[in-house]
Amino acid sequence: MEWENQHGEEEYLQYQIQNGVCGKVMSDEQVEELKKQIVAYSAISEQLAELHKSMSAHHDFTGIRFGNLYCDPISASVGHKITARQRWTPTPLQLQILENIYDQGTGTPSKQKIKEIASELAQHGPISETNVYNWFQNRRARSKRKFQVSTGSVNAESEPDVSTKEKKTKPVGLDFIDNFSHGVESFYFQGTESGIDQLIGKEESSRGYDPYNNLVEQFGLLG
Amino acid sequence: MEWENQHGEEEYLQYQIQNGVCGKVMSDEQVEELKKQIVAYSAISEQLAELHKSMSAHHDFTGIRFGNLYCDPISASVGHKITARQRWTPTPLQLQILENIYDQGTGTPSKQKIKEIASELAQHGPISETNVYNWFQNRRARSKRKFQVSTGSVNAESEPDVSTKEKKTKPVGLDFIDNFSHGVESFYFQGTESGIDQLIGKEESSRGYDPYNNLVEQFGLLG
DNA sequence: TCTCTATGAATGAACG
DNA sequence: CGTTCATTCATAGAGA
Repeated sequence: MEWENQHGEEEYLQYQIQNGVCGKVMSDEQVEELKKQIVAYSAISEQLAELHKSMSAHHDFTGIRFGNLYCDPISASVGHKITARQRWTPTPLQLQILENIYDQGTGTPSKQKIKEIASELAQHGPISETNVYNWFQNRRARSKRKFQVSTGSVNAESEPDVSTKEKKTKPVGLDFIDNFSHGVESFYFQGTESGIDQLIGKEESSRGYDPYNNLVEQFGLLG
Repeated sequence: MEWENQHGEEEYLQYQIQNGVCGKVMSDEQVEELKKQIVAYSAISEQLAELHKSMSAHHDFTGIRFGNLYCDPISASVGHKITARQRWTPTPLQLQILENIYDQGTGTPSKQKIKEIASELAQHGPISETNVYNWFQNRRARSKRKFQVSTGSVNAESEPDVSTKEKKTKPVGLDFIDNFSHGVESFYFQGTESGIDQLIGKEESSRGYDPYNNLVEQFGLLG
């Protein structure tokens, strides 16, 4: 559904300042649309989770999966990535785990911690301790740089200055979400990735409590 | 998926009337949560899609019951991807200014400088500090590259600029990688950034998209 | 439309 | 640690 196309980005969300409070405004229509999409997503994810579950029951599919993705990247991944890769690239799962750990607020992972993390992530793909270390360094650094918006988001035009998000979101983003992510607060989209494992309740290390599980549960995905 | 139920729609979104406009206002907090939820699904679906793909590769599993559970929902909804991501494009004037500044030789514009530049350029069109920052980064990098190429070896393909690469490619490898790549080339799965379309082998989407940056796109997948 | 190219942006790694 | 570099991904725009 050409959601944005129909409504037009600019109409979709607007900043609304009132009594010093800034929020996003959505029309009923828009809200409705949003809800529909979320529900759709939820439903699908649920089904997929089901699928995964039943599969895992038969095999340890994860192994195959990664074996496939890893050893046979040509068929499994983007397809033009046959060439040697120079730098580490976290798999979604790895990323998710990293983010979870990061969000747990346990500052800088100690050397020991990094070792642990690395070995755990190794189950989901190639990785080294250095990679983990760097990741945390970068994550923190870039997370910090999120504040530099000097009330500059005044520019009118059709392109609202969405402010400087450190990562993922593009400043001139046109899409709904970009606008959603209010100028000041940048949101890291990767930071909130949830994984199949969580959904399915698979064994996972960085579990216990984490904000994302909550979200997932809110969706009722896990049932 | 009982998003509304869990939170209560009215609690989540509230009507706000102002200047005769009626809409629903979300607090930053709410928005943040919404985003997380969306992202969660996005990521989940992506991963599941990967799963599915590799599964398909090993048709051992294709027989189970996901022909219904899995394939249907995705393939059915995949067709609705919304492509909306847009990126900043400097206006001729902005470009001109940027080039001038760049030519003044002042290496890296400090953060302060960037702010100034940004606000100046903002007079000529939408722009953010990040845009400025990126521009300089790219400008420098590409300028350098060009220089290298023009002065480099005649043929650059067989073993392109070892000098440059040598130091860049160091720590990727690890036991894991070495085991797999046999030390030859550490080529490994990199497609983690792919979106569902790519993972599943969707090919009809008009253009590429930004799977991990554009929530809406992924979100829209299921719309 | 499809392809190709220039370039904005993301990010792992390195540097001071 | 904060910055900067190098490399890659994705896209807007030009050309066929």
